[in-house]
Amino acid sequence: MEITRFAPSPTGHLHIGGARTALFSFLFAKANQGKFLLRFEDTDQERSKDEYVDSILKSLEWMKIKLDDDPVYQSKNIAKHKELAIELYKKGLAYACDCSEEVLTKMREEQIAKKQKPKYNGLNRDRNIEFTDGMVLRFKFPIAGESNFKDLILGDIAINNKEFDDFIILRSDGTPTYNFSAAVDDMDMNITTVIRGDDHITNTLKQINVLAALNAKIPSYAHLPMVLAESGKRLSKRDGADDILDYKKNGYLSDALVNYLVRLGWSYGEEEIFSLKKLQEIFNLNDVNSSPSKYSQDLLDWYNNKYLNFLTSKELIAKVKENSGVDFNQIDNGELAISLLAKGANSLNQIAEESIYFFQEPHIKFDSLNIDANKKILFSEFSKRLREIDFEKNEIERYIKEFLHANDLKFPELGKPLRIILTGKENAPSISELLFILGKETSLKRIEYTLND
RNA sequence: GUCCCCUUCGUCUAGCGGUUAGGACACCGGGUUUUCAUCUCGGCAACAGGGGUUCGAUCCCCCUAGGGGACGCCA
Repeated sequence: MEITRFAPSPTGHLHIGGARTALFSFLFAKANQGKFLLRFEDTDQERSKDEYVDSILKSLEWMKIKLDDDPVYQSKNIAKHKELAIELYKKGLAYACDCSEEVLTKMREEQIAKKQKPKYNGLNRDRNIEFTDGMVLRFKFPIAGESNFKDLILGDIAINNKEFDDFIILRSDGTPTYNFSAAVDDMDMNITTVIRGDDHITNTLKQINVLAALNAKIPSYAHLPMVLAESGKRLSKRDGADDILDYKKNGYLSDALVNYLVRLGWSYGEEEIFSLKKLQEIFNLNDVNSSPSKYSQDLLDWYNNKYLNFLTSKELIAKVKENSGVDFNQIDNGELAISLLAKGANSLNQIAEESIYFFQEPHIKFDSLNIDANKKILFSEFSKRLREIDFEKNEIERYIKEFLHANDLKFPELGKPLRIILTGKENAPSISELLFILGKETSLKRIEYTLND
């Protein structure tokens, strides 16, 4: 059975890149009837925060990415990892090193000055120093040959072993380092396929060697090309690396975000719309593109608009209320009103913002309309007879046409100012729809307010 | 600097040796809506460059260029 995992370090919120990694990992597991697990790599005591653990958990939950088991907290395995590191040392697969930070820094500076790749030079590799507290343990990385693996997305990847150094697996404070812990935990969790960003490629080669030293089964690996910011640069706080929960707050639908995210790198013929359910059936790593992609706000907005309009009016009302507190149930014809606004909206918030005139009197003064004062008579004539008609959509429309004709008016002459009177805006649904939704009483009240000004 | 990955319209992508190089977003026009949006019809727009291999290269190989990434007692 396939077992995948998402292994974020809780040193920040979940952002677009991480969310996509989690999604692909989840979908791959589900499409193979496997399990999806979560592991918090929280061994950096300084930077790991409970608050981020919470927000990552909430983000995944919002995206409907379900875990098949409780999350694993790597910090709880520290003692075990240390034990294993020492075991490697006892077997001669790791060695003790007492190089001070100064020595290391100097070594690195000299290498950089000589335009070489900075790495530990193996000074203590064969000295058989006895390991005591305060020393680090380094992994004896194979010197000859190359390390390689077959990436599920990128294909064969091989790097000459001389590119690597004997990296530290146990710090001088006795805690294990990332490349050791991650490998051990993947082994312990029986991970079959590791799916992560391609910035981990060199880590993968390191971890494969650790796993080999541990006599463990090597999982399959799939490295996802990065998601770049719209600028083409790395995703940063400034562009794109927002907290996923901000998308929720800003009125995005998780289904839309998921659909957008999955299309960042993955495709399925010429289809663009996928439900999470469908994705769990058809997702395949073979269909993942090997080149990096850029975040596009436009595309995300397009998806959100689509998904907004997949919802029924009742669902929309509930979502808008939950999101911004605006309750379309409080107005007459709320369902009609919200479905009209949703057509052009990119987010729940936009619907709420756009809707104020359904909830508040716009209080438009006649002078602000910038039209001839003698038009007042026309508008009062219009409202006088509006009072008498049957307030039903076809009837309203019929009446407007008739009125225009009788007064030899073009629509904009009436429509433009009227729309402002009714909504305070130049752009809004059609006049007849507005009148209908607002109802006779409110419509007349607004017109009269302006005329009596 | 060394090593690794990547390169099809502006963007997301299809393509898997022979295609008028397809779709979507964005953009630009027409129609509908006598507003905006929606809807609808149409348009613009790409194989980074150079060498091979081949009867034939977007597709396979090499080089160059460009972009991204990795080189911590962070993860």
